[in-house]
Amino acid sequence: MQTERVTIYDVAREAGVSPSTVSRVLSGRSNVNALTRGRVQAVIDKHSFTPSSLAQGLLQKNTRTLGIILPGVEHPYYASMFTGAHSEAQRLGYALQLFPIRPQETMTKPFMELIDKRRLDGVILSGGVVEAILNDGLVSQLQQLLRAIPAVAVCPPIPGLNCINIYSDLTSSVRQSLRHLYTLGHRRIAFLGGSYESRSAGERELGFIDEAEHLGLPSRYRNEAGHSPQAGETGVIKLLNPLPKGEWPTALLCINDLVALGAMRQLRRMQINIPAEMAIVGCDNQFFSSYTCPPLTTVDLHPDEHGRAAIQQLVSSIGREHITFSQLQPATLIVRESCGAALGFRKFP
Amino acid sequence: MQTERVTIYDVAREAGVSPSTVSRVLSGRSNVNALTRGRVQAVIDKHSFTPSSLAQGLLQKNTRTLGIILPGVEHPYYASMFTGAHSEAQRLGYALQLFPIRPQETMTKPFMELIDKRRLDGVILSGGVVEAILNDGLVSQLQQLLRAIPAVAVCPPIPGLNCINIYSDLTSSVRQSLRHLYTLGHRRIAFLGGSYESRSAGERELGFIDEAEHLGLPSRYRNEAGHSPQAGETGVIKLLNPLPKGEWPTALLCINDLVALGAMRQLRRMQINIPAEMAIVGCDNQFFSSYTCPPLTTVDLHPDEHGRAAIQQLVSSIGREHITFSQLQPATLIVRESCGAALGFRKFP
DNA sequence: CTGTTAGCGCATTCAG
DNA sequence: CTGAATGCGCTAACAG
Repeated sequence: MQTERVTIYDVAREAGVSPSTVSRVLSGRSNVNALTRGRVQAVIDKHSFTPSSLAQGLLQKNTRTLGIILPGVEHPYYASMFTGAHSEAQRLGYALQLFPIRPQETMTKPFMELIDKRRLDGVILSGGVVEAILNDGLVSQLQQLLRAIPAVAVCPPIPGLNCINIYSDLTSSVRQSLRHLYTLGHRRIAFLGGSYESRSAGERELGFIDEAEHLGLPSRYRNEAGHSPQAGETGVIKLLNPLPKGEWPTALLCINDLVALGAMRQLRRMQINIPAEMAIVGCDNQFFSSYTCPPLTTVDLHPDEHGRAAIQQLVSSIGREHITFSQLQPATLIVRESCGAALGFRKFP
Repeated sequence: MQTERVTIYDVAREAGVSPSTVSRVLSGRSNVNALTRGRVQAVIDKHSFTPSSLAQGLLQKNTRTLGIILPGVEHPYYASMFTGAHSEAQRLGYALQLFPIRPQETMTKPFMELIDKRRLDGVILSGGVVEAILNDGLVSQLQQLLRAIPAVAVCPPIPGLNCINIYSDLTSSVRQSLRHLYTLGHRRIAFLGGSYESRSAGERELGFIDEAEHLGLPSRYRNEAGHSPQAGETGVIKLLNPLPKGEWPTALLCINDLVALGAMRQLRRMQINIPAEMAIVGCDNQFFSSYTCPPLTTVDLHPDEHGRAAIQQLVSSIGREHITFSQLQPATLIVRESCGAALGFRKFP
């Protein structure tokens, strides 16, 4: 099968010109006699001929294909980022190839080989890979890869890894959430979710501690439960159970909407009213978060913008010399009902 | 930048052999003297040399890259399908390239060009493209593409488009949901969501009507509201408002979990208790559906399996002559709390 | 077992 | 303005 492809030679012969002329017509970069061009174009159209990007790439040493290394697209956060990156890449005439990698995988090597083999023009790194680096000391290996191929990391800068970094202002995200709760009268606020291995989680938690102390609040209410709804459920239990009811936090700052979802379910089980008895704020503004009961106050990190920005930086760094800088992306607090903003300032015991 | 790539010639020279010997070592398909092999392998490892897939592809007329045309990966259903397809493709040594296309887009042509240009080895079609076909009469155009490239469509067979079809047994899905509700005593059941333009929606709706009549139930409670949570909200209003309360349906069969989510929110606003006063069943078993209040009874269509199966069929059809058949994938009802199964059979007025 | 030759499809010199 | 020649990196024939 695979019907024989029409080549530039076939077109040339049929149009009675040389292959180079056809090439010129295709690229439009050189002058061609109008009549000749018309004849050639007609043949091109007739067969709807498209030059093989393989042959082109072989010659021009590029593939017009970019890679993006992610934990996958099932998590809506990464799906958004991928979508943003993909549409921007497409707009700039590049294809985008996904390389999913699970956090526990140490398989950086095979991926690097693949990237090398497929001769990608550039790579975006985010999530799992970047987390994995710290665990496995692969920094130097990756740094080596970066010498051969332009890369943009969508994460905070990593010591020893010099590349362009684009990342959310997670500190600001936490700060905004915390202040929002503070303004509503909350003085015992807990941080729920994350894990010690996770860089991004760590940054949020640090931001939480920092800002809590800044506001004169206790920062001891914390539980690194994980990142899933289940983590939210167990986290609430672990957080509240050891405490006498009078010392319970009055608000939960969840590391993401998934954790918030689980936390809300557990609170419902425990007959604790949201937001009257417990305020909740999530993070990520996932599509379902406006449909929880009550609708969840959260923070939009704009992952699609990150993807877009990363591609832009990546593409503009192709063919140029290696540079390295950081770009901090803003986060937006989205107030809905889970914190009781409508109730205004309240005094908690 | 882009440090000069090591080529097979460089390796050959350094190892003191000919390029073809290096090639043989690389492919392992031919016998090479153990000593020579060792020497060559050492040089390969030293530079961690990987042959360019571009040059390989040019010669062998394949790219070991597959394409998948989808509405995008932000919808969890397609994210799952993509993930399943991707991991299976990877397992079989193929890369998978996503071509997102929005439903309203008539841009089949540019995509076909791209697919042609990039010389993909095969393509999977699903969602938007397939819907678009019916609207735009692009069947013949696509059919032509199929002559040049193997394809698998993840959707019910389309008249005039001969290819392998893999699709959910939506009729069975609706039937299972309906029977479940029937068994619980519901006799006035509404179908909520979908749209006239959508093939898959149509199939479900037809299945609903068919099975309702089969059970001796009225099939007139229907509202083609769309596929989003908002659609669920407005759909409920449009469905219930015109009816006197005594004639209200007692159960809502939603076209997907998103619509169910919206419907639940609207029912909550209307102070209608789920499941006591109104049962709800969704479809897709999205991750959030076990976290709604109450947890949503739904149907798992196993989109990841569809993706996997599609890739398998696609790969095994590469290089073989064009065949066309259909493969129906089973659907699984997942009973949770939104239909009141725990309440057992009840008699509704 | 190994080396030589040729060509995949194209764009880019360099001549004319 | 156009054509002929060359080579991108690799593998498959064909010799040796």
